[in-house]
Amino acid sequence: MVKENPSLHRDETENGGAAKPVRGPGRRLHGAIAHKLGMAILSGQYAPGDVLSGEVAFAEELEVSRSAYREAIQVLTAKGLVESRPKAGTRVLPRNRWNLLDPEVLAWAFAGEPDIQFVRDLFELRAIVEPAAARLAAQRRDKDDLRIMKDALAAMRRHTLATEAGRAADRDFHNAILNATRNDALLTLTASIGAAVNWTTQYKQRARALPRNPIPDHVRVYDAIAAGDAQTAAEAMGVLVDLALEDTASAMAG
Amino acid sequence: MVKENPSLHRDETENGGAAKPVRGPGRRLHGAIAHKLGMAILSGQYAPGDVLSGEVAFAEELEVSRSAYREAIQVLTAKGLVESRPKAGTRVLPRNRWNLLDPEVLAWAFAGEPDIQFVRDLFELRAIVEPAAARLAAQRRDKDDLRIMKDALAAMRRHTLATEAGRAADRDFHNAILNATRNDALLTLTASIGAAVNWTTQYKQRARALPRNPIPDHVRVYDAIAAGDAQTAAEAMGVLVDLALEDTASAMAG
DNA sequence: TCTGGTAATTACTCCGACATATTACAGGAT
DNA sequence: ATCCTGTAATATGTCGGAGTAATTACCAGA
Repeated sequence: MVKENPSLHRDETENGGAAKPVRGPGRRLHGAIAHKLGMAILSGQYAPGDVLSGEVAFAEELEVSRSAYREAIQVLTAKGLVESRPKAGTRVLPRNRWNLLDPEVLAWAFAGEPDIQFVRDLFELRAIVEPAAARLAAQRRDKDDLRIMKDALAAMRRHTLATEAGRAADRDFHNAILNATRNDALLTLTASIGAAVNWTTQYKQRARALPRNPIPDHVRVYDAIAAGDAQTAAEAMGVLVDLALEDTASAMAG
Repeated sequence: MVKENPSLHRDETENGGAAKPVRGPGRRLHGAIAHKLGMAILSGQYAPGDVLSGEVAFAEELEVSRSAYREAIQVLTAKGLVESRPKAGTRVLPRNRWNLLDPEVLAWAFAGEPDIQFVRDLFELRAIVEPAAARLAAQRRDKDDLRIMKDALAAMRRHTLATEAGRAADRDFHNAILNATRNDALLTLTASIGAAVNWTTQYKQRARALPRNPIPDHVRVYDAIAAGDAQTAAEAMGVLVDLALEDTASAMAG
């Protein structure tokens, strides 16, 4: 049987159409399938308890080999989204089994229309963790950390948050703070959430003007960390998170 | 070529030896391989940048099919531990790419001799998150939440933490608090960390006596949450985390 | 000697068929 | 009505080969 459906394959040996048939999220075939299924699950298209038809049936439906399908399922299983047992099929697990903090799961959750409640949960978590991180950073930062933060701040000023370079500088700034905490667990957590959330706001942030100039608020955080003032650093970071929340809320509402 | 080495296979059709050849962590073959490799990476046996020989060579070395090996690699890839590219082989990624908060990764990290620094990081994170969770729980709990907490508390009293039933009640208590926050992200995070950490202490906690009776401290948390006193709840929970830290520290030192 | 392009090697990627084992389900026995 | 057991369905494990992509080494030209 010769495959004619080019839906997911990358064999574009002579097609004059689009240059990149799938390629989007996962460069690999099984990655693309995992992405597709992951988004379907996160978007509620498959509810917990639902079964993803049979392995063979599904693989045929997607026009891919069972190997590719199985490897995709392994990825989803590793993230706690599904579980497959002989005879029973592959079932979507209850939501409390999902690794909601996995970067890819987060990305899938935010790919479509993200659940408002979930976004709220995420920001609540950020509001807890990031000020505490700023507090630790104020206590543990060294000269190098401060230099990196300062450079990032300067880059933010130059490019503004309307440009990609500016947003990259923003990420660098926050990352530098996280690094200064000397806590890998904290860094992993915040990096995951931050990446997903910022990516959304950036994506949805069309021509909308920012609510207010964010630079002074960032400077306040930097000054407190540089001064070693843990309490002030935490409070200033709290302001930043609130600002991001407002920003995201208005972006999602608009 | 007939496979003779029973190292990882479950074909025990007539061997009078051990009843369970691998079976330990992952019931599936690829799960067992992933567990094995995951532990090897987390324990530092493979350092970031190291390459896991070739796919075929490795699969032969483990006496498993390439499919099983590949599926195991997919799991590790999904958790950000490795990355494999054509010609280059499968390399261990730098530590900051790992999903350190993934339940399985956490389990692997704690399976061998856990890194002291990492344990410290995790407790620092707990010390940040759990009091905040208690604060939210005090504000949002309803009658059902309180009833479940009360029941768990009673069970803890009955069985004491020396028994498995008592520890299960302890987990139920903390889970009830997390549930009362109505925040899925928070719940996922704390469940992952708590499971890994508690599992270790339980495992290492041979005949050692507990430093002090933990029940009153738990009661204080419950009372504050029941009264809706957010501030007191947070402080009482802080005490609990400190207690757990001491407990773990002495267990790891001894 | 240095730079650039080209070819070959190497390893991953995907495939489909076969063998196996576990499980759900139904029908019969107690 | 409950328990047990046999059977069928289905996922898992295995295999080897064809295809593809990237790194490396080599060679030609400047």
